[in-house]
Amino acid sequence: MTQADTSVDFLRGIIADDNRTGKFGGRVVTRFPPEPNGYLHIGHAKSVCLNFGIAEEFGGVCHLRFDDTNPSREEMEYVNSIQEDVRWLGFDWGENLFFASDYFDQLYEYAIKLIESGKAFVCDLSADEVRDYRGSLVEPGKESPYRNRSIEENLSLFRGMRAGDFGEGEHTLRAKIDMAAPNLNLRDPVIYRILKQAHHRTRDEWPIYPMYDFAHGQSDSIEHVTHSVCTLEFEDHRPLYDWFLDELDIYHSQQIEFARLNITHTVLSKRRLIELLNGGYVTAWDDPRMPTISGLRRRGYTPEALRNFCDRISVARRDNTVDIALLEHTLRDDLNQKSPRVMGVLDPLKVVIENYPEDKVEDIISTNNPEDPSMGERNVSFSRVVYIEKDDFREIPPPKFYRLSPGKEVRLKDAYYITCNSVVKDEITGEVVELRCTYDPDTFGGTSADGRKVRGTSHWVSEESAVDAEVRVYDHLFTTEYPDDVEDGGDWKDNINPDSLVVMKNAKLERGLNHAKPGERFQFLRQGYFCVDKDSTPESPVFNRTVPLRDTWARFARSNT
RNA sequence: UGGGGAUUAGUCCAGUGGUAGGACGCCUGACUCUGGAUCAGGAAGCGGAGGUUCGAACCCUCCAUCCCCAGCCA
Repeated sequence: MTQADTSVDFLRGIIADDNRTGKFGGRVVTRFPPEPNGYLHIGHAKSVCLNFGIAEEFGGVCHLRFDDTNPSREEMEYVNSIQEDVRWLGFDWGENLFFASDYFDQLYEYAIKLIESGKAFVCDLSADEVRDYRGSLVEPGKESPYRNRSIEENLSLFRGMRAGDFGEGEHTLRAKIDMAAPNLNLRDPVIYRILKQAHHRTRDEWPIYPMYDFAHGQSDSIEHVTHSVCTLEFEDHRPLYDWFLDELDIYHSQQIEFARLNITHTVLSKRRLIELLNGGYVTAWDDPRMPTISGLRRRGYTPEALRNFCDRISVARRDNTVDIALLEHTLRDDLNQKSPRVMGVLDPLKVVIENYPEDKVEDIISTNNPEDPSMGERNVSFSRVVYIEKDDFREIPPPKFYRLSPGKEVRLKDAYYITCNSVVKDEITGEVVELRCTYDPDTFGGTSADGRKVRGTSHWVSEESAVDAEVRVYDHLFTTEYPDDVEDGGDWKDNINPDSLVVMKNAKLERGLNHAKPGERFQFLRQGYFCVDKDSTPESPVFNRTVPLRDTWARFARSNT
């Protein structure tokens, strides 16, 4: 047993302790509380896996609750996509689908209660004035001149706000705490604001909306959430979270913070993802280069790979940036087990096998997955003209190059050995456009009776059976590990990888692949894992490269140039 | 300069008084009809200084560095 099997993260440690001490009577209720104002990304996946995972492990439940307290930026499109993504990741909230907006009436009552106990007041200060009165990091704030209104006046004003008697910005409801508190969140925070905007669920029923701080903890409380897990930046809000629950004297959930996920070569803030979208750097929320769940799904990621990744990175309280190589490792690890192997030539080079009969077509038997014999075998066609990868031929081979070059012999995977006799070049550019080769008929199946060593094995597709396809080769969205590493005056977008998408329009795939359905995944032998894009049709198939195979030759070649 | 957090290999995470461990990445080698996978081996770390102790990554003190907070966003 390894250490990883026995050690638990700090969160599970806390919960185990709570169960031991009976803090919550052994109950474990968590929640995943997205704001429906954007698509979920892999950072959210960490939270989803954490909350649902913990509930599962401790025999509890995890709620899905939309934190929809700001109608000006939330939409149904997002609540739908979020549910789809959580479900796709493999989690089930059962009956426990909630919305903070379900609690608007209750929240309003809580506010009245706070006013009645003299702990909240209606303030007439403008937004600018509130900011001035708040003070600064090093100076205490000043009390609002409206802070000492009578309970009756506060009540009547707040009811007026609720009735829609005032315009946006005319009043706010504020908690009465301490304008000198070193924690800025405690300097009489606004808890209700006037927003005359239709809400995606309550429509125009409410002209006022609670702020996050006045909605989140209370929603947890209403749902009897035991462990309210959130990211580190809410740490400063915990005293407020606790204050409301204490003042209101209602069920007290426990907020616990963890460090959000960062990954090299990408960005994970909603703001930046939207900027990528609006700037046309990507085409959609589900662009396969986006770190969104929908983007990763379209790219060909599996839910299992994502969940394994979340397990592997664990969770702690220190800022972290996980190497994207770990994500890709968990992906390959999963895909290696379940992807059928096929042959596809991305950048074709024509090969004419001069001693192979003109109209002969042979069936070649190929194994679907050496990792899993139960996946069986298939036939591919072989004939006189085949395509191999341009990369698999060099007129002047560098050291350690096992592939094809003039006079050299290589194996065409599962088929025959071929030897290159001559090359045909474009008269103008000098580019090699065709290889003239001969094959050894005694090497059918890819082995020779004399047992001679052939180091190189190429994948290939016969011209007669080839399926023409478009292959979209994706790479990291940013060239640098940390997109924020820029020259003075530079911008994170300066690091966007101009080659994050390279479209191969003339790919040749083995027969049958035009009938693969969107979402189907394959390993293109020697190249990587690919999946059928949603743009694909049998007439014009489109594949996405999910992730390349590890390529020690490429690494060697790179370090020797 | 206020408050709240954090600091263990390149990266992520364990270790909470008794020889510092795992994973990814990196480097070697073996094997191989995928330069894939697999297998074997290796390099690489407790931010610093004091103190307590037989013994400190862990306890105490001081220092340094990094992150978060001044939305009527979440």
